[in-house]
Amino acid sequence: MTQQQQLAALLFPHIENTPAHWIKAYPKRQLDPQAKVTRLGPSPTGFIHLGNLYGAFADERLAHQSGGVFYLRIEDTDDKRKVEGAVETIISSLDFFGLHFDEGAGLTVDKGSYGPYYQSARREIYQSFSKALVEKGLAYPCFLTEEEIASIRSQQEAAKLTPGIYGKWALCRDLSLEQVKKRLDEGQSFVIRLRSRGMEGTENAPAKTFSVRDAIRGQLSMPENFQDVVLLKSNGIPTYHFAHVIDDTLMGTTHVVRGEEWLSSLPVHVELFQALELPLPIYCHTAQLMKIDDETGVKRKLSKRKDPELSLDYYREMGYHPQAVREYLLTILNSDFEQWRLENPEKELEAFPFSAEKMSHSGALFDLSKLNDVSKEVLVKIHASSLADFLTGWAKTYQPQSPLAKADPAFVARILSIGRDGQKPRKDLVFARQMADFTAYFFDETFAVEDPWPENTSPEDCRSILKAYLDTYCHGDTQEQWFDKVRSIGTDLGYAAKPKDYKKNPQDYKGHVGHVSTVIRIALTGRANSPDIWEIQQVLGEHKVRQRMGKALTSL
RNA sequence: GUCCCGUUGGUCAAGUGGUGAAGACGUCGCCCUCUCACGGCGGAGUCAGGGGUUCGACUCCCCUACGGGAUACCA
Repeated sequence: MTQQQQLAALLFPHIENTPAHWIKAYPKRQLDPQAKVTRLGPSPTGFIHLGNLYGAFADERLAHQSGGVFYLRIEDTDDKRKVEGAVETIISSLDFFGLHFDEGAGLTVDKGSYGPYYQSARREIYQSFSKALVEKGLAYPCFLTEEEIASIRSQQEAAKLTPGIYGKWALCRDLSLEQVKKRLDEGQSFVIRLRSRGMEGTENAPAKTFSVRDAIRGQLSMPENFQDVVLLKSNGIPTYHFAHVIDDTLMGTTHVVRGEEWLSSLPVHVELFQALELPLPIYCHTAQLMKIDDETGVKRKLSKRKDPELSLDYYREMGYHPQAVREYLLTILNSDFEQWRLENPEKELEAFPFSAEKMSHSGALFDLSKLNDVSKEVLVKIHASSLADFLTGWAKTYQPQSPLAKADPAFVARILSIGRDGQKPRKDLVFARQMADFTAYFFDETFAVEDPWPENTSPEDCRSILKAYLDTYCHGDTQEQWFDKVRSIGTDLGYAAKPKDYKKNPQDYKGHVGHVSTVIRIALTGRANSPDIWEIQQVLGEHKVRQRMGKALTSL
C-alpha cells in the first residue's frame, strides 16, 4: 500500500465504494443523441424570484424541446441556508409558471433513478470520490483553523499577494502520514482540499490558460486554477464545486445552465473534471436579470433581500397570468422571439425554437411596462371563459371577500367578453388585480360613483338627461337604436349631435353627445371611462340599469 | 487590489467591414372616435471614449472609462 493509499484509508475508513462503482450505478441515459439533460439546482432558501425563473426557463426549454430531461436537484450542502418548506415553494412556484420537472427531488418521494436528488443524502458518493483523489495524491486533508486562514490572508494582503490557500501557503499540503495521524488522534477537524496542479501566473511566466466553449458566450479563454480549494467541508459535506462535478456527471447532465456569477469558478471546475478524469458538460452561463437599485440608481442583479417585488409570489398576488410571464421571459431570453411571435401569432410558445446561442451576454433590466404590454397581448388571445376561471380562482385566494370571488364564472366571462370580439379587440386586461378593479362596478357591493360629473353639464341637465334616458330606455334596442336615442336626448337639450359640430361652433351648444353619454356612463358605472355602455347594459340587465339611473337621479 | 464577463436610443434589441444603423416597449404629436381602450400615421431618441488596421469601421486590434461578477469550510 502506498503512503497515499494509507492516508486515504485513514481519512475514509468506512468508504468502500470507488468512483467506478458509482459510475456504473448511474448508467448513461438512453436518450436520442441530440437530447439535452438539464437541471435546476437551487439551495433550499425558499425564496425564488423572477431571475431564478428566467434561468429555469432556459433549462426547461433546452431539455423539453430536444426530448431530453429536466430535473430538480436540491443543493442543500449549506445548512445555514435551509428554510422549512422551501422545496415545496420551489416546486409549486415553478409549476404555476408552467415549468414541470421530469424527475428529481419531490415533496414526499423523489422521482427518477438518478437520485438521491438531495445533496445532503449523497455524502457517501462524494466521499468515495474524495478518497479516490487522496489515493491519487490529488487531494489532501487540511487542518488549518479559521484563525490560521485569516492570518494567512492578512499576510497575503499585506504583501499584495493573491489571497487563498495555494503553493507555499498551503501549509498542510505535505504533511506526513504520521503528522496526519497525530492530528487525527488529537481530534482536530479537517477539510479535504484539492492539491491543485496549476501555477499562478507571474510577470515573467503568465499562467497557463485553457479554452472552453460556452454555448451562450462562445469560446472562452481563462487562466488555470491554482488554488487548493476545499472539496469536502469538515462535516464531510462537499462544497458546491465538488458536488457540481460529481452530480452533473453521475446524473448525466449534458448542459449546465447557470448564472454568470459562476464563470469565475469555471477554472476550478475544469481542474476537478480533469483530476477525476471525467468529461466536461456543455456550459451555458446566462446573463443575470438586473434591476436599477432604488437607492443608488445603479444597475445590479436581483437580490432576494432587496427585491421582494420580484419574488414569484408577487406576480401570483398581482395575478399575472403564467402565460404572460412566460411570454415576457422569452422575449428577454431569446432576442428573436418577438420577431417569431409577430410571424406566428397563433402558435404555442413551445413551438418557438429556443437556442442557447441567442441568449444575451449582458444582463437585461427587468421592464414592468414591457411585461404589461406582453400581458395584454397574451390575455386578449385567451378565451373569455378560461380567463374568467383564472380571475375568479385568483380572487378566491387573494380577495376572498370580494364579490368577484363569489361570482358565477359565466357572468364574469360575459363581463370580460365586452369589446373583445372583432378585428380590433380591446386590450385593457393586464393582471387579475387590475381586472378586479376594472370590473368592480358590475357588482353592487363594489359599485360607487367615483368620478365627477362632466363640467359642461349642469346638475339640472344631468337630471334631465337621466330622466329622459329612463323614460325612453328600452332594453331590447340595438346598439344603433340606443345611441340614436342618446343623441336626440342631447340635441333636445342643446348638445351637439357630433363632437365635430361642437368643436366648429362651440358657442352654439352646451356641449356634445360625448358629454351626454358621459353622464349616463357615470350613472351606470360610476366612472367617466369605460367600455361601450350598451354592451355593459346588456351584461348588467334591465333591472340594474334602471336601478342605477334612478339612484343617480335621486343623488343629484 | 487581482481575475473573469460585458457595453448599439429611457428599456429589450437586430446587425458580424460598405445599412438612410431594423423591430418591439415606453414617450410625444396627429387621425379614428360618445369616454376609455383598440387601431392607423408620424416625431424625438443610440453605436461609452481615444487610438490604430483598412479605400472604408457599430462590426477587427489595443488602451481607457463605466457596469456586473468572483476572490468563503455560501450557493
